[in-house]
Amino acid sequence: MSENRLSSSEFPAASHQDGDAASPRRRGSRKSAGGVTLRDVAQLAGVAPITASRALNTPSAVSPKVLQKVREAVEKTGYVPNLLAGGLASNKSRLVAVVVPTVIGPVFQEIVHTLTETLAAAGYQVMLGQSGYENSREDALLEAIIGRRPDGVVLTGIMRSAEARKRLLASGIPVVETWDLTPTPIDMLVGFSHEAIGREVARYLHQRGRKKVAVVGGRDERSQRRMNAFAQECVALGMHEGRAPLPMHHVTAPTTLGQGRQGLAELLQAQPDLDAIFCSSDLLALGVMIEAQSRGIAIPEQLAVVGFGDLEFSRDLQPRLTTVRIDGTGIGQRAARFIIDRAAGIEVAERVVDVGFSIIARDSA
Amino acid sequence: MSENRLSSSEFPAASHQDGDAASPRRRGSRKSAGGVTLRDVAQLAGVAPITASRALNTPSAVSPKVLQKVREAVEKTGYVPNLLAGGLASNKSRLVAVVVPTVIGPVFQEIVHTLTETLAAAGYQVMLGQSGYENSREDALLEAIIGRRPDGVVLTGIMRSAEARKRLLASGIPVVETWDLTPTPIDMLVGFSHEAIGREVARYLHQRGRKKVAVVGGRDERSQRRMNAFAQECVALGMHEGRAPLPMHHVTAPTTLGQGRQGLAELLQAQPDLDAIFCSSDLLALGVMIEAQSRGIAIPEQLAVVGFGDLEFSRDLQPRLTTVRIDGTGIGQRAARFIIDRAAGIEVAERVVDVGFSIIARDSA
DNA sequence: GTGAAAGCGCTAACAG
DNA sequence: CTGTTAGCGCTTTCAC
Repeated sequence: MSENRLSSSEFPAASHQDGDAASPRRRGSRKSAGGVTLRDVAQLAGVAPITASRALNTPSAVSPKVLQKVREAVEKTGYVPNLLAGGLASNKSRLVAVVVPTVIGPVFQEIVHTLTETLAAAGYQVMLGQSGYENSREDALLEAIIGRRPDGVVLTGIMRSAEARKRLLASGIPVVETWDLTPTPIDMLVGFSHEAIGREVARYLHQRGRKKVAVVGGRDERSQRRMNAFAQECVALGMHEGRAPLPMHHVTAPTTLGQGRQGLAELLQAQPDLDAIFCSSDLLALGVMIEAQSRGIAIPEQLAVVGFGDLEFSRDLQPRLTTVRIDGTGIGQRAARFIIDRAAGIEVAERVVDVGFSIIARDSA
Repeated sequence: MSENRLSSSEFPAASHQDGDAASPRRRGSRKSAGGVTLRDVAQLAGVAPITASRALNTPSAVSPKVLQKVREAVEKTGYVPNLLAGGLASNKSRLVAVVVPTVIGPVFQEIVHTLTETLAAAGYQVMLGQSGYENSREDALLEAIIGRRPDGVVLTGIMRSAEARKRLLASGIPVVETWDLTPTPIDMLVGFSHEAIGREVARYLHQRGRKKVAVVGGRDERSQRRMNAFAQECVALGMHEGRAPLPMHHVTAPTTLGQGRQGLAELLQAQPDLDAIFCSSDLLALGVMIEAQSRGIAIPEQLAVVGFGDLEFSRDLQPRLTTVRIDGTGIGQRAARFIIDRAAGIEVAERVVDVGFSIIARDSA
């Protein structure tokens, strides 16, 4: 059994003179990477490594004199702490894994951006992972994440497999799920109800007297849930005969403007007298608007259009797009706070937060 | 929190009994993080830790029998290697830092996406950093990056300060700069010439008989360089009298559709007879198109519009947008390859690659 | 093919 | 406030 303890005779006591023992290389052992280490800084400052460490991490715990000497040594040597080593020793990696289906497309940008910024300000780095819209790569991704021992994981609209969820939970890493209100959160949750959105949009259109509604939506699960709730509520409100299903055009995520154009074209073919369309993204909505325009269909007079996401451009379209706004920044900030607090040992009271949504009523509906 | 560490008594020593010396905890020293370690796996498999390590990292270097036993032990314990520890010992972090001005906005999505995917496939994780469009936060970001000892850094359109560049170079980390062809690359470079784009677009419009051109562009440096080269070439081609400066509307990055609308409005006020506009992003171009439309200006008949970026939606606009295409995927792949090769000890022959660009001629110009 | 020893660079724990 | 000691969990080196 390897007892890899170092006999003290190999370590000349650091306090008294040690002649050429200052050389960090003993015997013919290991090649050092060549960088400046804390040891070098400490030596230059004339203190023990741990003191130099304290000067850098808890300046208030050392004397001003030592603090200054260490800082000078850092300056002189260009020392940059090795966070890998620090993380290993302290069991805090200061790394947070952020997983999104994809960074392509505008949907998750706001969350990724906010997390990166907020966490960076608190001394954390973001490790980005893309899960894709299929579940196949989740396992490999999870392994890569857990292997880094992050101080937290933020999951956005993903991690379906029960196996993966169990593993994450077992790892003991704080997990924040976002972008949905799942019934059985792994750990913490910041999201909103896709069903509520579908219902609310149906009521919105109903109030405005629309009678012939249809949907263009992504095939991903969350989009489906919005769409189905929307359809159900439409039936409940008498906007649609329960017999035939509500006209729906399904597209593959991530959604595109082109899909929106095509969607309207196909829906119109089946049902030329549509007077309202709910799209599962603003990009789809823009496509619908452009297609309508090129066919001489007036928006909102003849056709009402509602999007989802409230992208930056939506307010500047002609007509301005009515859409559903999700506060991605707010979600990102709360998720970051959850993890930061947890790392600081603060137990969060509210582990599930519904950030809600709002329908931004503009001109298109 | 479940302390799911397996005490050695739960793992019968497979080789020979070694009393309580097998206990990894000596004295009242350090608390272990609670995870399964390689040591646990090795013990369960009845081999030395180093052998278990080899079974996982270089399976071909151990006997099939050992390989199987180790794999079973991994399975049974749910062991996930601690990459922090591995990185510290091997001096390879398998981490690549990717720095972009911001992930908000469509410009850098393709690069971030491709890098994340390509590097993940090769066993690397992406650490995301946002530098903003000002240079102020570069230092802190750099410190955070170098501290992780990444195996590579990909810089996209940033790192202006000479100080920061020097520090990166001194750190010895392979660096790939992208999105530009700087005269003095830090290390490796995959980019294109913003000046060449400006000139080429000017010629394109000249060939199509445009005479009164203007520009809507971001204030960031790269955009400026495109715009200035464009203006210069316009003068050279006689499209603009050298006396007055070319009409330019400057906007703050990241660019938006709204800025495009406003840009056209203001340019038109000063120069009502414009017949062509070069925008520094497709989003700006879309704004220009929408504004033109709402004013009854026909595109391309009365006004030609050229964008930059060839966003996914541009081909589906009405009229379809003529724009400049940059192969973000190609850039990402090359950048990833540079770093992977370098980590493998392969010296790359071509350290500077010009990926060029192409003008996608569609209907708007 | 396998293993013992010796750290990678840092911090927690416990003294003084 | 400062230092000593003992590792964090892994891999490199060198020996068998």
